[in-house]
Amino acid sequence: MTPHILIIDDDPSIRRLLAMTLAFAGFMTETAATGKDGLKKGSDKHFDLILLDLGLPDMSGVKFLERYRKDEETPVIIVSAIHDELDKIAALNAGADDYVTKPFSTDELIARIQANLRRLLPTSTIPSLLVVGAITMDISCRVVTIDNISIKLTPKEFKLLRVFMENHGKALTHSWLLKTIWGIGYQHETHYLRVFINQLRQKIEADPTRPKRIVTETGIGYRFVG
Amino acid sequence: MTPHILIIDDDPSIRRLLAMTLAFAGFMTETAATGKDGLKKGSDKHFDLILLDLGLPDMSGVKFLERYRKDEETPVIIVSAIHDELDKIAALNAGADDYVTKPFSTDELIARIQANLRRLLPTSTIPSLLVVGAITMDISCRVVTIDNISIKLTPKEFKLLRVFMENHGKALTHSWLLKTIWGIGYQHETHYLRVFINQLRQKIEADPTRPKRIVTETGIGYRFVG
DNA sequence: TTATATATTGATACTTTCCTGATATGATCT
DNA sequence: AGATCATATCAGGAAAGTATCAATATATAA
Repeated sequence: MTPHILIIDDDPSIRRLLAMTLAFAGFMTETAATGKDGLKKGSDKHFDLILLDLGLPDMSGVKFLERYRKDEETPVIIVSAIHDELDKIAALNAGADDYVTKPFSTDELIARIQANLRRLLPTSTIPSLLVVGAITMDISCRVVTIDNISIKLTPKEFKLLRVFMENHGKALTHSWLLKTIWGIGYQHETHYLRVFINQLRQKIEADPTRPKRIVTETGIGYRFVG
Repeated sequence: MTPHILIIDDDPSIRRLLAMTLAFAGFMTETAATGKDGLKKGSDKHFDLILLDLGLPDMSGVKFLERYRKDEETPVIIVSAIHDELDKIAALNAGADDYVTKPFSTDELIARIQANLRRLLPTSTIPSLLVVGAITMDISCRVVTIDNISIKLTPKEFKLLRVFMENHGKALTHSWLLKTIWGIGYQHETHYLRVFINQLRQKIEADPTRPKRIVTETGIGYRFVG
């Protein structure tokens, strides 16, 4: 079953380029030139993923996400120009799943799309057993293993790793992580995060100085990869 | 005997949808539009399971669970929208048993409900002889042996060890242990637990100052390992 | 009833986890 | 390249959580 992707971009040439690239990669695509049009198309019919350009003439990315996410949980990948840095972070905080920065290679775009499509498949259930790569987390037993060797985590470390595993492959912003683990009001305590990320890396990375599992997205946050 | 399910959701159309779906799947249902109403209906009559929508107008999911769990241990499944991430985690921490994220397939919802109902079924199948490692407990004779040497336990100690043995390998939270052994309303008397854990350790650990069987999970509770 | 076992409190020492600040390293932009 | 900002790391201390002993209260049995 071919995934359906909605492309929202006001620039006709980019729209065409994206549509062709994705069609060539085996996706079905549809396009919209404005946020309003995108919302309409998105509500008429189900898409498996949305590519959203920031800097639409009629609507900010955050506005779009707020309206759209009212009733859908389709992954949204932000396509941003380099100077949209701020908007990009706002959009990620508002629930966007990932981003690519213009100019991007088509390979990278397709890889991101596939990663985000995959993430949606198995879940929406609470597997009492989370598995990402060699790491296993049994939530009800509170046991974490790496290559079948169990490791000891403090409560905060456990919470952090759990959130990472439930959202692996996705770029998570500082403020979202802080809000999720420490609670509302801690969005700006990025230092907490740094310390705990460091502690987690000591425990789950083969070489903590060269992290392969929790990778940092400078200026954005972190991403857990499998 | 058909299971009775209480649906708490403020959106009338979702309420109707859920009620019909579940009725069709063979459950008896009742609905409530507010947290307050849900608490009332839940205390008037016994339900086998509760479907709780986050984002009720009058009460947070955590508030509901705190109040409800004072006197009931009916399983609660959270129904959450994707942007309720924070509330969802808070609700799970507050004792919810599971969650489904909107939009969900009805098949999945029913599967989750059945899984959670099953968990609660009769304990008639529990064997009367528990064996974990070198420790043996004959429940009907009330005899506990370590390496075939019988030891003497007080009633509370026996109950505690029994619960540990029935759930060995799993981290058990303070509040769950207190609720299970002392009863509802004792969730916060962690001191009781400490005293009895200490006493049990004196009796079953080779070196009570360096416990190998009942290990403490700081900030969480205890785990019995085999 | 008294004697005995068990359960609940209380007081205090101890351990772990978390937070915080200082400093080092690394990334990004002209 | 140097300047600036972001991230990593370490270690000391605050806060939270835990162990343990002992005293009192309550229940149970002879």
